[in-house]
Amino acid sequence: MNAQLASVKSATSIVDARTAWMASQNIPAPLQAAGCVVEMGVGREIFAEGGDTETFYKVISGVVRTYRLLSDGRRQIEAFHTSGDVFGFEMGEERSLSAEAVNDCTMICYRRRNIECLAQKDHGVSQHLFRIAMQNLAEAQSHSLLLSRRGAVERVAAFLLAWSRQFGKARLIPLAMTRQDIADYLGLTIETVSRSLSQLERDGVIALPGIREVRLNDIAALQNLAA
Amino acid sequence: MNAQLASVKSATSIVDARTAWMASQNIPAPLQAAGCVVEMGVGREIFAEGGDTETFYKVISGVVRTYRLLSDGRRQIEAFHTSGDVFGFEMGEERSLSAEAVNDCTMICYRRRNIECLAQKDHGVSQHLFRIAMQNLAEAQSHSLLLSRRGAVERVAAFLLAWSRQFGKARLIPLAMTRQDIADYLGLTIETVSRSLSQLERDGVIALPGIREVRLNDIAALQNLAA
DNA sequence: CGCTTAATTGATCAGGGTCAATCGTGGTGG
DNA sequence: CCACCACGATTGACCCTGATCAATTAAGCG
Repeated sequence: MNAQLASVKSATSIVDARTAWMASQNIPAPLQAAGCVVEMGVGREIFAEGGDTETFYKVISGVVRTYRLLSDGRRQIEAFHTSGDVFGFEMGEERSLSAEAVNDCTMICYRRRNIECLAQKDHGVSQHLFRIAMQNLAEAQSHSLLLSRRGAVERVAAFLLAWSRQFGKARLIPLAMTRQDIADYLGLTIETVSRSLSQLERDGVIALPGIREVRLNDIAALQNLAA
Repeated sequence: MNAQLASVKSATSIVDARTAWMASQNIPAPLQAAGCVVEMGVGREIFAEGGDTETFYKVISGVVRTYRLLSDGRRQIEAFHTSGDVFGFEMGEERSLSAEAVNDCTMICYRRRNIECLAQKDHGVSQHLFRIAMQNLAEAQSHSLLLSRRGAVERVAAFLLAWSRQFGKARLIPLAMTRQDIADYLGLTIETVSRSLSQLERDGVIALPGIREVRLNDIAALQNLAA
């Protein structure tokens, strides 16, 4: 499994891009130097449940899924992380989640010790970390809310709306993940997700021009469902 | 609703108790002086969704529920907070959750501004806040996990185990909350919670000596269900 | 052009929601 | 002290949504 290693680039072009990107994200200067750029191909494992918590990551491009494997074989996807999201930061010694690249993606890998050390000296850094934690908390709570929604169609509608937010006002939304991913995120089966999407299409609320594309025709109707 | 005000005590006995309690919880000295003791009777509203985020709380005794009211009238309980838990700390200006006392409880109320100001100067305080955030995050994630469990009996079993943890090795567990609370926490109906408990009792896994008491007879079986 | 994997669709079944009746417990007042 | 009431909890009957099993279609890819 680790035979296929992630590529770690240090070419100047990449480093420049990183610095520019970081500056645009209001990242404290000390943090900008602390990380290391990593690229991962589709499906690559970034870390696994039970592993050590030495590192954590920030997504630059692409999508990452964090998940648990349950004893009955099911997979519960905790979150999809996209550009700007931080994931894999935990207090304990052991990871409670695994992480994989949903598609090709670029991340910055930080060493936890280094950052904690930085945070000791620099208030900007510790504030930044705190914001990250609170952001992840808010996300986890809204995920709980998703899972507590009764209807399958409602869950799918809520998911589509949430996912579409990162594309601003665009109506034609690319889906980075498979139906199975969506199902595992929503606590449904792949068939039910498919049926819900089909029904939304029949009702004219969305269109499915491509297998990994959704067009949001009636956002009000979606919001009404997601309520 | 606010006609029944929470009592705010400043008697020396209470203050002494507070200080002793805080010392036992490894709370940084600057934080110990910053809060104010509040007591709330059963069902009292502590804060409401949409309100301002000026304050947050730490539970000393009793149980608090944080929840959202959904558009369809349902109530989603996000968490039950018990002794030592911090709740109501949010980044945004508006609260995304409401909070109520499940039973009579005592809390410390902090002013967010004061604490953020303290955190600027004192690393211990900001570290403490960070830990709190990460702890709440872990809790929210384990709640997502609970909600993604398929069977009703499995959810109830997982809930009982999680709830029992705060009582150490004790087998006779008091339930502070009603069946409705449990149902709203697990995303089930009151009837299904009741049926699940009855079934667990029939199977000899638990006993229900009182309406608000559970005896855990076969913890291994529970763990097996919760898996 | 097959081969493989993902997605859709259909048919059937079971778990949990819903509605309704009953039970139990605790509190109040006669 | 007991009768009564109110509220929470339990139990039963029925139905509906989503899981399951199975077949078909569509989409990459060598």
